[in-house]
Amino acid sequence: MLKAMIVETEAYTADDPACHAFRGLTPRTAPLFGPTGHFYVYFIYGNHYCINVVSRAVGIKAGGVLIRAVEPVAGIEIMQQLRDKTDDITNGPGKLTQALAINKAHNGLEINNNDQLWLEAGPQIKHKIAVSPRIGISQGTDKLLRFYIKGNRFVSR
DNA sequence: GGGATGATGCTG
DNA sequence: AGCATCATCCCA
Repeated sequence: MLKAMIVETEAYTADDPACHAFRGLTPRTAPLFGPTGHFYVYFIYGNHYCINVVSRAVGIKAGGVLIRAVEPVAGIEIMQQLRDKTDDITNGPGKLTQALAINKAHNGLEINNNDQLWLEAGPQIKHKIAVSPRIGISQGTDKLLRFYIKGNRFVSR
């Protein structure tokens, strides 16, 4: 059983040019337009999977939250095997999906209605949540929509 | 059918 | 700083 705590996220909304849903509904982005509380997993750069939680405010037609980094909690050795290294195994969106064996098979699943991948409430966060521009995008770079636990060493660099 | 691009990560 | 690598999308 692999278990990890989310320590870094980014928000993407339908009116945001950096969001996959910005250019409208396509087969790939369909989950972003669907009901909230589902996973949106996509393949990028010919190598990596990234995972989002479909999540948006009332009245917003599509959007999600990208999970950018997690802190390993249980099954760390398995994660290291999946990553084929011991350090820096979950501090990035493509790294954490590899460490947690997340792939296209999880796309569209409900976040709490299957035995493959789900979310649980975490511990009370005692650290401050820091805010910054998002990483790796070419548009919408001015928006402060990246959130991470300040001081947590598993946050991406 | 072809070309451009990408919410990245590894190597040098 | 460069590049691997391919699914997806837009245009022709």
